[in-house]
Amino acid sequence: MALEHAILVSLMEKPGSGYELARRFERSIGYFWTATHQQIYRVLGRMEGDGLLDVREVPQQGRPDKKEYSVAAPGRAALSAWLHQPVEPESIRHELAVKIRGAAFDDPAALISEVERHRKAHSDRLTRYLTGEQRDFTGPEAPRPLDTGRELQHVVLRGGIAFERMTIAWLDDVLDTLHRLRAERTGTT
Amino acid sequence: MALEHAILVSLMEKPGSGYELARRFERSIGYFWTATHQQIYRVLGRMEGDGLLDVREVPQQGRPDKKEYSVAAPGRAALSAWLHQPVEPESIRHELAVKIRGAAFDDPAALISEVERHRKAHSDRLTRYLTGEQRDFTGPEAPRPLDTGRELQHVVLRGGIAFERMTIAWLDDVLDTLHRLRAERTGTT
DNA sequence: CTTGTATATGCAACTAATTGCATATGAGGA
DNA sequence: TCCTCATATGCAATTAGTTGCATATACAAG
Repeated sequence: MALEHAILVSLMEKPGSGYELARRFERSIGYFWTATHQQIYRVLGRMEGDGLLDVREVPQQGRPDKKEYSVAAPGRAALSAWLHQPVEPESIRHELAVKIRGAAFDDPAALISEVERHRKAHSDRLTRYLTGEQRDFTGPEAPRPLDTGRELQHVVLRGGIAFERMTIAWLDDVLDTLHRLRAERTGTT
Repeated sequence: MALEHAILVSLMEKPGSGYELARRFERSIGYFWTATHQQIYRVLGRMEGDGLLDVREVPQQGRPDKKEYSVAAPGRAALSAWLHQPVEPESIRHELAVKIRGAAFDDPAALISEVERHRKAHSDRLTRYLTGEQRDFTGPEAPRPLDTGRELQHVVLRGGIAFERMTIAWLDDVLDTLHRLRAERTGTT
């Protein structure tokens, strides 16, 4: 299961609670893997039971106590084993693309606002990524030589940025196409 | 469930058997949605039971008979309803990206061959897409005006092409980064 | 006449993920 | 006092998806 490995990587970078992990899955880890808090708590429980993780109860002031998880030795071994074994190049699943092809059997122009909504969501995400890159990887915060972890985090973030830029450009192509089809249709009826 | 909708779209474009659908999910529909034949047969059975699809036994020569599915009126209604309701902009799940960040806790250079393997898979897929585009959307095969279905299929294919090109460029960035980190490391130890 | 390949369909068991609740602490504001 | 928000954790039910296996037709190659 890939969620296990994503959790191992995140906890190797920094120990944290289920709640904190859930927030990371909305931010940096979320560039390439998503999970809800329910799923995270369940998997954390199983991983702890399997001895992959250590837990520590951490009392807090002004907020409920938390359980801080960190990677135990067997967890590090499991991560290493996974890193050395190949994974299949994955195909994407993109529901909006299914809709676009399906629009041929309905009113394609009705899809315009939906595509615009998606474009805005991706544009917002791009802005967030670029802000994060500016903050964490430029100027005095730029990774020093040999800071492998930071360099690898940066190249993954660049992947997220490239993905969002590509998606925005494609959605513009989709919008042009939908507008053109609408013009052709109204021009001939 | 999105697989249901992908099946509806595919069968609206052209009726077919479970086997044929499975092959389409390795090809054109596979640009944006994947499914195994087991899953497809199960969902086809359920959809038929729900009255969304019609079946027809088709005897064949030289090969086993097949069941040809086509979209029934309630299926067209279900597709239309789905098209008119918003879907959430999705986040990607990219296992290789998890590995790249995880490589910080192992030997990053060991990942080079894995990344190269992925690069080749994406490069092969790009070639297939471009060949298909050449075959189906240029010259005498170019969609005539008002051929909405073909135009929308093409814009989705362009999305697949853009995705593969972006991914290849990013994997080159990853490879550069891994080579640079290896050089830094050997240069200082 | 056996083996392999392509076509064709499916069940069973399991794992992963989503959806809908449910609960509790403590701060700040109406 | 009550309401909301952010923090914090979780169960139960359901749906979706994967993996392993099983079966059958028919042609072609050896």
